[in-house]
Amino acid sequence: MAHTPAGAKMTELIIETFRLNGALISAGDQLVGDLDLTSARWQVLGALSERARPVAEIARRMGLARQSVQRIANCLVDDGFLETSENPAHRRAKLYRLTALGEKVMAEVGMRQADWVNRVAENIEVQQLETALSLLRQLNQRLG
Amino acid sequence: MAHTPAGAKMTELIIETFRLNGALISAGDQLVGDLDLTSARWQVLGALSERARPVAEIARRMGLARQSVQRIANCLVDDGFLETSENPAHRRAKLYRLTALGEKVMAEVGMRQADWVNRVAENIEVQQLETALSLLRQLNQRLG
DNA sequence: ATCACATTGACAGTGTGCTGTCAATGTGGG
DNA sequence: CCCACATTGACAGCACACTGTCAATGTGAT
Repeated sequence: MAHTPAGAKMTELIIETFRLNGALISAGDQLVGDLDLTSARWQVLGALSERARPVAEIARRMGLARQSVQRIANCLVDDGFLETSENPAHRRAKLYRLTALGEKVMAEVGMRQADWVNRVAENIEVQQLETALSLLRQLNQRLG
Repeated sequence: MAHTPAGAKMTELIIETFRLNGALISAGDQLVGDLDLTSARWQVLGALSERARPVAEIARRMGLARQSVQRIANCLVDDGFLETSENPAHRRAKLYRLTALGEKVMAEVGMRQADWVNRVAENIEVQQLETALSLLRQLNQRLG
């Protein structure tokens, strides 16, 4: 059993994805470290920037396990970035939303992220980004 | 400060990369779980399939911290997949190589991986894979 | 209305990554 | 030759993902 041409390229792509994931998490940690955030905390806050949601919904949205998000969310409440409110649709599944501090920090983070990502994307063809994005989405569907 | 067109697409690509990384690790774990392996252990064994190397070299190759690989390698020795030999170039930096069991398991894993990845890559244009691969490599360089 | 089932939060435990520190071991400049 | 520096393995501790279990809480079918 050997690789097809597409299988061989796909294998290279997978290895490069592992590397990129590590590099991105590392970059994110550096970008927000001084705000008492990490890549993981930032992602949870980001999922709540539009509106309040229960933890399980965030987890589904991010493709993570419910309990992984739960622990981070509890931590973010302790640290004053999030607060909970009653969920009319489910007494146990409290809604999490940004506090004033959370809003303030996310505004700052948003500016830093835009600044950073614009620099990273500089001189890269939008067409090439779209091709790659479309492929990654297709792979996620195929593996999901 | 807002996103440039490329910056916006790049942000989407980053989120999709996080998802894909999770899905790939999960798929890898399922592929080799019954062999007492995980994605991480498999990757370390894979780095030793050509020839014996010291732990620190594997870490650099994989873009991971030295100590992360060290712990896994120690575990793989305990489990009989790896063995160490003296390194003529450095007394402390022992060389790690596959045992007979390690070779046997990696042969099986190689067949499973080829089978799996060929199926995943089926009906995907090699050209599209190459575009994405080239972009991911460029990003890794830019972030490294 | 009731009862089986799904969902949720809390808790406990594991695997994989990181960091920092220490002692032992190369390496190279003086 | 010797000493400063880099590299390495062991150890300890932390962050983030996973899983499984339990009790509490919706949901839907009968």
